[in-house]
Amino acid sequence: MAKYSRKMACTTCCLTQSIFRGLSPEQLEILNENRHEVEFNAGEIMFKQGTALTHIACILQGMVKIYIEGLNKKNLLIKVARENAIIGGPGMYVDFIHHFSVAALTDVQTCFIDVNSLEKIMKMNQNLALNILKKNNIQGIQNFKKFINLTQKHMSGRIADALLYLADEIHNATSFETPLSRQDIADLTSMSKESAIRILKEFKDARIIELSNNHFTIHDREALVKISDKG
Amino acid sequence: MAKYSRKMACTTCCLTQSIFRGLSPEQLEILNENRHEVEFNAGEIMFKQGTALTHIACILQGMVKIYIEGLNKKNLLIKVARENAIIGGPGMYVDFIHHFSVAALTDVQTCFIDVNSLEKIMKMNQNLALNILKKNNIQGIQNFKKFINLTQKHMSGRIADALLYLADEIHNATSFETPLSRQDIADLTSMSKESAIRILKEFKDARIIELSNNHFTIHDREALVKISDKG
DNA sequence: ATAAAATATTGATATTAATCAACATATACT
DNA sequence: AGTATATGTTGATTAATATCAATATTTTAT
Repeated sequence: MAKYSRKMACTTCCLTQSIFRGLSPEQLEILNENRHEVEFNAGEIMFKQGTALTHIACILQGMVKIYIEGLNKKNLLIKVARENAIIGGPGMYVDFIHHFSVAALTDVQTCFIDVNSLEKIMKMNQNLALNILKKNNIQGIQNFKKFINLTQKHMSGRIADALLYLADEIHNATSFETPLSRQDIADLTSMSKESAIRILKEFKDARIIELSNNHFTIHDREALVKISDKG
Repeated sequence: MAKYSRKMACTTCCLTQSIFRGLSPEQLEILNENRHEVEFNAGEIMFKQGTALTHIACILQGMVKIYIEGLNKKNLLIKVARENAIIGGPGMYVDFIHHFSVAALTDVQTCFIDVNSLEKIMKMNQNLALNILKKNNIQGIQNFKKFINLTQKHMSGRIADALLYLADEIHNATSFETPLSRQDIADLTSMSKESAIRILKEFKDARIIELSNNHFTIHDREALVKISDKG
């Protein structure tokens, strides 16, 4: 955990384009008065599964991983999030418990908004509820895709999916440095670390990707798409 | 598909206790004017994945299965729903496409409500949006549980989960007749039909359950819970 | 009631992926 | 810089599960 600061105002924050679009200046001011910025160091836990969901977090800078702590200390990495992501979770309006953990992959700057204020604004402006509904549904669709990926594809298909996910949705580049460890990649694809490493090596040997340590370069995108599709 | 009828009114429908609680009589009347009842025969498809999401469906009578059509004709059964369930889906407010298919397991009576009317009422009464938000989040929590069940448990743990799910959440009885085929049970647990049958037989041989055709009786609930927990 | 079709069951075999163990490389700590 | 610790890599082995093939049972249609 770390220092408290107030560097910006909601009115000038680009997240205003996100679920907070459509809020009036007054509503944004309420938001502004009920938020606080927090910095986390790489590796620190932001939200711990099982604890009370009292705040949602906006990522202002840096990358985090969102993961379910499953059985026998095994994690399932649900997604990676970075700047402009807003992290709530399905505990909202249900039991107000975090149903996943969130950990900083890099140093991150965040903005915490308490759920009571959020609820207050939600009651003032129905756009907020609808925007959150939409955001949740987008996540729901992605979860369906993940269900199929994880339960119906073999390891190479799952690794191909993970590489395309990182390239297309996280880094927007075919060449990138990932803060994910090999274990994280294994947790993202629901396989053992050793198996993940082996598949990555296969892809490397087949010249589909290049990798040294944590730097990945996708050489043959089509091959990955094909491997992903065939399962 | 089947006949059109109007048997009841929203004001007297027990679903008014569900996401529609808190609606005014006027709002219920709008709902009532924009709904129609439809009967489906066992086996018929109510919603087909990929088609336009124009209506949500309420189940008035009977049982349905909700499943994702995945790769190579393999389905993943997400849940079973029966009386008083309301089926929307994550396409709502996103792309207005069905992201799963829904098929009748028995003859079913349903009530279809078009999404425009739903949206109209949502804008009149924020309770509706919040109720839907909550319902979606409950489903989200269940999906997280399913992720862990399907990706981190062995076959016997998954079958134990399925049996407990059917007994506790669908039939509310330790002895029940299921309309699910063996293939459906396999789709629910993400394994081959043959494997599902084998595990069921193991449970039967161990006197944990009794089964003849589609009639299941759970004899040793504790054993199932233990098998489910250990993964 | 009987034939045909669909669904269920069982055993043998092949495939996939996890685990275990050894070792290598990188990172953090005085 | 040098040791300790964590992370990554590789190969051998074991365990889990799918597939294939044969047969049985149930359901549906005539």
